[in-house]
Amino acid sequence: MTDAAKTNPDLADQLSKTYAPVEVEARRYAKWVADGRFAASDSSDRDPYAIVIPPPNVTGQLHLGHALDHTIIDSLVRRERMRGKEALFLPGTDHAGISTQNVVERQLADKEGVSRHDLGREAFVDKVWEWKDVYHERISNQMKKIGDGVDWSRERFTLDEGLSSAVQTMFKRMYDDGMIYRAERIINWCPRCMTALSDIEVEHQDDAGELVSMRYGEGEHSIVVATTRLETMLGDTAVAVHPDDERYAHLLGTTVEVPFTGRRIPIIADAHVDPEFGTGAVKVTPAHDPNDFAIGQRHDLEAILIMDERGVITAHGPFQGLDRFEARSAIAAALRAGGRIVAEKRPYMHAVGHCDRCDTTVEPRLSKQWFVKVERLAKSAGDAVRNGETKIHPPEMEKRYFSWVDNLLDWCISRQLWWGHRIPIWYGPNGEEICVGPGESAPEGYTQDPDVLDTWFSSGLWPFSTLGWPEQTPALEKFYPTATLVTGWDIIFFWVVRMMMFGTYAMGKAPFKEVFLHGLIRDKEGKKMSKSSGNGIDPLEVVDQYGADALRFMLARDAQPGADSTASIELAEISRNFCNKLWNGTRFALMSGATVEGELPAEPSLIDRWILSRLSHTIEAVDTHFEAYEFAKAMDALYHFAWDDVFDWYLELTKPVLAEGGQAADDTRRVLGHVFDQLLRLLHPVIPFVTEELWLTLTGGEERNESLTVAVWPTPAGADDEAERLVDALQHLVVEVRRFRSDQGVKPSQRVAARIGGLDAAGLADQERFIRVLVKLDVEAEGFAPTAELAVSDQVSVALDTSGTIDVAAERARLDKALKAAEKELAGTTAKLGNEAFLAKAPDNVVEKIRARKATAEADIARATAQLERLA
RNA sequence: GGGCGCUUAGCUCAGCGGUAGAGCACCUCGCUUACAACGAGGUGGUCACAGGUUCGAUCCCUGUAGCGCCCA
Repeated sequence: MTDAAKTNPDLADQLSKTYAPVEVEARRYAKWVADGRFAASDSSDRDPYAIVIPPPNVTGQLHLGHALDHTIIDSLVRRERMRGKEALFLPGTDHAGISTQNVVERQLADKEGVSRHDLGREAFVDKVWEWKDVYHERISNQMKKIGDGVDWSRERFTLDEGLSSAVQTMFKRMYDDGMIYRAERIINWCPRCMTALSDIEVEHQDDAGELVSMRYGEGEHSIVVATTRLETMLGDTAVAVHPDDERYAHLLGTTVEVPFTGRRIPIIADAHVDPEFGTGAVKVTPAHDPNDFAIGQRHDLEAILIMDERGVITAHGPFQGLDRFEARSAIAAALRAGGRIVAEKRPYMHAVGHCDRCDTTVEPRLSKQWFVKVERLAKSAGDAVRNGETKIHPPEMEKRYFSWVDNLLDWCISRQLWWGHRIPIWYGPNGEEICVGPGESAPEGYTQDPDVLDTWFSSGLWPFSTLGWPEQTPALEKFYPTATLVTGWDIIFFWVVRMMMFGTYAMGKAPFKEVFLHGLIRDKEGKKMSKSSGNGIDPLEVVDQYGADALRFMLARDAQPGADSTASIELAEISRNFCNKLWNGTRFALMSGATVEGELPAEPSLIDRWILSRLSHTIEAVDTHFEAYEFAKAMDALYHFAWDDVFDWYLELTKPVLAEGGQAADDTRRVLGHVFDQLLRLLHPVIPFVTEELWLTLTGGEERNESLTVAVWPTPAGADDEAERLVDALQHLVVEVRRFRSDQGVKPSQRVAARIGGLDAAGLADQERFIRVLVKLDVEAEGFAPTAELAVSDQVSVALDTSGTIDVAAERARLDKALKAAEKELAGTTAKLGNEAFLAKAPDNVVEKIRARKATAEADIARATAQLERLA
């Protein structure tokens, strides 16, 4: 067989000159799904490895944060699949009660001019389901485009039949356990969404409000209170002071009149009042403030609701019918006119709660709602982490987790919405209340509670409801608890804590062995990316422009545990370039006849030994970093191995071997094939498309219906220190000569005659021809007249005939610089070694290192000095 | 107000007791049939500031300043 026949031009011809992701990705993804590559089995004897998707909002679109999350999950799962696990990436979406209802209401108003009340509950919910189908398809397509290797046959939705049954089962179980109760409390109310919110759905922002001090009572019988919500005075039922506050002792037990209402309210003593804050007296509005409510409870005060669900004043009097903010100014004006305003501070910066979903200012409001008693649940959720059942990465995030679980208040779970899991409580005609489980029905004449449950109630069940709970399914048996939960740290309290609470409660086991919290994606100004601030990069645009692999590589390369990442479109371009480089490197290997057939050579050449050693190190690094969720480091190791070691050096070094042919060339072709085979495997979890395409071409696996998705993950074969040391020396030599050429202005293409001395001593005698190829040095011929001599190392020097004068100034400048650096190094090391304390206290290996550095510096100085003298 | 984190090359970030690193950007040269989405070479940093610990501090400790985030 001739060498020409061994090359593989046919295979290489299959590959275009640059990588074109669009066509490849669509084709590959469809085939993976058709071949069932992502389908996990409940019954295999492989060890399970499952990750459930953090369910995106079904009406939402994937943003970069999702793309990061999915890239990480998908990489983890794909790698474990290659490592022989029964790997499952379980997909699905949640119904996102408030935002979905909002979105559809808006659509209905815009397109059909109707409100949900016009339609009625049932018809409206039907409409939402229609919209849900449309949105659902959009988000599924997005996931396919970014390459999520999910088991589509297991896809779930929080409102599907099974999950709804799980929700109902859970509710009933907790209700029967006395862990769900109904009570009248101050809750966060959104007057726009017209529903209760839980504490965590409220975002506190510093707003420029006003702090108004007003006087209740007259003369000696007056007391001044300050408030930022003046309108709530209409519902005041007391003024409270600290019991030890002598300033007000004489007023205790007396009453003052609330203007506009004619109501007289008592001045009371309560130890929770801070005498240092403001005047030390506070107005008490039990129906509109959580602290005031607590005071009200202690003193048996009346709680008067002064506004309706829309935030419109209902209290009788001049302000009835005004919006709460209009009422605020109107009341201020009226009080001012009445001489009751003592001080006004405006603007007054203070934290104001806003609705997470619509940004409306939240109104604390007394309301009858359903609550989950969290004390016991939170304790077991915390304990699961404390006792190591679940490990949080990075560990610094534990603090944040504990600060949440250890300080949780009871969770308001009822929402005044139509879209969601309806609360399975039915009320009888005589005030009876029963909780109905799945398959049960309420007695005749009972009516169901109109409210629905917080979406997080259903997503809290996600890790087990998606696997079939409450049925004891084989899937649940096989995959619960799941391996890892991957999500952004900003969602730790919303979701992670909830799943931990429900998992420990319902299953007796925490839902995941590990939790990996990745950072958020920020823009160049460090702001969190969001649609509202318009700074978002659409991941799908990145896919269209650069390919899904580029998107994924960009995100993984920036994913440093504990740190947020900064995204910009340039990073996508860099990643695209890497994919293209990989494409062309593999193409070249194929053209060179790289093969995966047969055994690796028993006695590989030095450069083959070197690249195999580098490969082994790389596999170790990738494994280590993957296990620690250090994606940025894993990608860095692969990037540099691929680009520096393989493409820049190894491929160049193989060229002369391959050109010479013979057994050496055959051996190198085999090693070349092996290196690319392994490199593509290592890269596959993060950049699945381009690697699959290249690998199937390289191995010819397409005909055998093989796939990288199920190829075996590489294992390190061991390092070869001698080969690494020798190739290091070779590289040093090459770089020195290149630098000399560059400094001397020798054109890259120009060949130069040279004599290389001392290669024997350096152990590089066999490598001379490679060196000459890499730096375009011809062997010396007749009339060889060296014009410069380069002392590359202690052993090796290169005499070059630049056929003419050399640029003495340039060379001297270079040598001066080298000399200066070496002298500085010598001074530093000499000083250290002259320091008794250093010699006495520093560890031996450090002292040795400094001695070696000093010796090197001395040798460098000697060489540079000698060369400078020669130039003179 | 309480807590957490950050401050390293123009930019984005690694490193975290013993020679300051990467990618991008920048400068010079080069389209040498794998790749110009590329190759070769190069410039660039009192590691925020001030103290302390140590033989030695970008790294550990304390404080200051600036920035970010979470909670109230």
